[in-house]
Amino acid sequence: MSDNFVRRVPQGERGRKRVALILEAAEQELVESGYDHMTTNAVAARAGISIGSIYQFYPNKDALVTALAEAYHAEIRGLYDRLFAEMNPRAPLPELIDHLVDPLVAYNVAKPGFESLFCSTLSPLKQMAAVDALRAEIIDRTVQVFAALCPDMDDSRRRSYIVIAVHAVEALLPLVSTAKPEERAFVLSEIKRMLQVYLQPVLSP
Amino acid sequence: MSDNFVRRVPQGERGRKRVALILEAAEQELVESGYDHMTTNAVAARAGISIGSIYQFYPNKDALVTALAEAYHAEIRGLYDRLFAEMNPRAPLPELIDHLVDPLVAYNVAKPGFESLFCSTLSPLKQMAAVDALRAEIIDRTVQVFAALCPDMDDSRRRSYIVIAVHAVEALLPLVSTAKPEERAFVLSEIKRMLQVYLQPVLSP
Amino acid sequence: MSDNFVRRVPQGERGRKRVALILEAAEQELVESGYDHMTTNAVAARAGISIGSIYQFYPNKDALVTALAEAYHAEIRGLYDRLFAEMNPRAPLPELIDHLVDPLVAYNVAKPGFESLFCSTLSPLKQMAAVDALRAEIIDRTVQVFAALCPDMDDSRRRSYIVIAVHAVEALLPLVSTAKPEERAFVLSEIKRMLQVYLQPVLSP
Amino acid sequence: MSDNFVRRVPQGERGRKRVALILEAAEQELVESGYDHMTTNAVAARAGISIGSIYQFYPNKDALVTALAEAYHAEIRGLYDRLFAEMNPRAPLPELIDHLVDPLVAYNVAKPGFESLFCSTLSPLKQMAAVDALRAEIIDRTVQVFAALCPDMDDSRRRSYIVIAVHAVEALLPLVSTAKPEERAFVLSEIKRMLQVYLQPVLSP
DNA sequence: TATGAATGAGTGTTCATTCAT
DNA sequence: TATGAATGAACACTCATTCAT
Repeated sequence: MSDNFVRRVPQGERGRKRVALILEAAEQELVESGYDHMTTNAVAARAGISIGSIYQFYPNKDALVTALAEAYHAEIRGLYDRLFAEMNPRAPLPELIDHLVDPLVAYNVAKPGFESLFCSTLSPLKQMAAVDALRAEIIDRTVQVFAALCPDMDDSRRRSYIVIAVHAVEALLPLVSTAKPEERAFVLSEIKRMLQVYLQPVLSP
Repeated sequence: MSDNFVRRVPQGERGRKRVALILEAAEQELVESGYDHMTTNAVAARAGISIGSIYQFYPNKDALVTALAEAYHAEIRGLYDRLFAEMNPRAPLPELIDHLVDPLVAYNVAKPGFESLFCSTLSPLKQMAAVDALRAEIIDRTVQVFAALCPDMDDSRRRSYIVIAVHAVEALLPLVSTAKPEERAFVLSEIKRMLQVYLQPVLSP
Repeated sequence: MSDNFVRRVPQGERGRKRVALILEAAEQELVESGYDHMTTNAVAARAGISIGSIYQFYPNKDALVTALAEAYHAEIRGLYDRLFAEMNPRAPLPELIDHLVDPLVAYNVAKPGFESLFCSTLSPLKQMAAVDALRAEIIDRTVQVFAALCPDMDDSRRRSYIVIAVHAVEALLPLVSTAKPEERAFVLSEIKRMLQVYLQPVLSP
Repeated sequence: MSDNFVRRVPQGERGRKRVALILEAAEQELVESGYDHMTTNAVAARAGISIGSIYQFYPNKDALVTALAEAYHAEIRGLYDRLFAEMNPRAPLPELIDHLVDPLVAYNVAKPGFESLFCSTLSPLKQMAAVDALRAEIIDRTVQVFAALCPDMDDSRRRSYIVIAVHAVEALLPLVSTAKPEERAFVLSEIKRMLQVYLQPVLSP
């Protein structure tokens, strides 16, 4: 994955802290300004470090945001790994959806940068491989879940349903995160219901 | 709507032509480059006019894109006006959805700038009032349709369902426009099915 | 030659003046700082214009300096054209050398930027095509002169002598321009004498 | 010579090795990139030491390159010392020139950094005292040789001839080092012939 | 003493916007 | 009114140099 996009993999405690600092600042700037309006100088200022330090770790702005995307990707992967360990693929659909959607929504609420990166079909991010990879991961994992559930279905057809479902979720995540706290549960349950009634007839036998 | 964001409402034939020329060029640039990467100079060049002329009609880049959004808004409004005239609100849900979604999808395919503007939760467009207004129009009109269908339901509850449905559609429009021609019909029918099964239980009594 | 290195060929009087202003400022900066230390901002400041204006005419620093080199090249070409019209190739060698060297030395004294660009085997200028072309022009023209003088000699051999002679002159031009006024004539005559005694035995039959 | 430009004269074996390592790396970087494009970090990397260590020995980039120039200077001095011991100043001019030029050419071919430093009238090197001193040494020594040969001549006049001759050689050294191997001998012999015919009439009685 | 992470002034360049013509 | 040359703040990025460890 990353590798040649990272200038130096920090070994020391100090370095790791710095990278975390940078990524955190980048995340906040990304949320506030978006990719194009986020400046590397602002990231540095926010992180309380010098601009040069950013370029010690990332060769350019793109690599910095890519690193952020990959960090999310890694965490999402972890999320799914845990999911797969615990989940019973023979569980009823609503339960499956709970298991798939809840962690994603929780992660999205916790990490607003994730939304800024992921929930967009537009702008330069559209061309960012790391964002595509992230979306692909989510789709692939979900496909796997449903592959266990209805093994008879045509692969590409199953994938089509999931692609549509994932895009819908992608668009609805911001609705959850921007909803007033008292409405959040309702919005979330509605998203799940939408998925459930959409997938029910085609996926279960 | 427009108001103080337009420097001068062109009265003459000539002026109206120029504005159309500018908006057309802006649309194309928006599609090719996105809001941030589209330059006002490129718009002028594409329109075959001078950069100064753009600023004769629009005080800044934002106002130019806002005007584009408002042009879409006006056309969408026309779309719905015609819809309301022809539509039978007592028709079965799938038919209603056809009537609501088909023109929107057709419009989106015909005007790629619409998608660039509308189908994005992100970046400066996020804060653009005109885009919000456009979305609000779509939501309001749809709410009206369903208000006729199930007048007993709580207003805000009905609106919640529609908001969710519209956001889902918003996210899925790009899937239609980027789909291979032979898949387009399938994607479209799936979107409609999703809406149908999502709205059926809550809207019809 | 130039063409795609020039962003816009100024048509108006005003534009031509501006380009001249820029090139003049660039020349002075080049003399004072050398290519690498000359900054485009300093050129703009010296020209009394904004940095943006430079980029209206030249797409980058390199193109600006290239334009300077090409301006010198064009003038040098003019120098040689006049030379060829007036010169008698059957004249004795010392006279030929006078005709060849005097204008070059005069030009170099008048345009210190020429020296900064031309009299260097080093640094990024080494790779600048325009400087190579300039040197090649001087060599080619000189070769032509001597081709008339001793037509029997092997072409490549004649060229070898001229290449050596031109490089020597190139190195000695700065000696002339930095010499104290009262020594200048002496240095110049010595350079010519060196050329004369070097070329005499090989070129004249 | 060195003096306040050197931060610390390394006493120990270890220190002397480090300095040699640094200078060697600096030389290679100088050849590959030129003074302006050579970075101190690249020198450190090439030397396999830390950037800090360079600044332990040299206060800045300039001092580092100056040290290199002085190293060349010292070796050139050694060259001339040996020369003087062996040379017969009453030898015929061509032989004298052989004795003077051959070692210089050999040295230049062996140490490409020498050329990068010495054979340039330009850029920051122009102002580098150490390069001037190096050139002065070569001129002084050559003057001494010819002082023995024609003791009657006016000192300053003799020096003038030598200055011109040395500058010519300076410019022609790169021609030797870049020449194709099969042409190298020819170029070298031509340089010597130029010197010979130039100096013959003025220096020998 | 050696290290190399950290610094930040300075570079080339872009582009929204202005205004003289 | 239309033009497009002119502006200059702002940006991504570099690299000589410092200094805490």
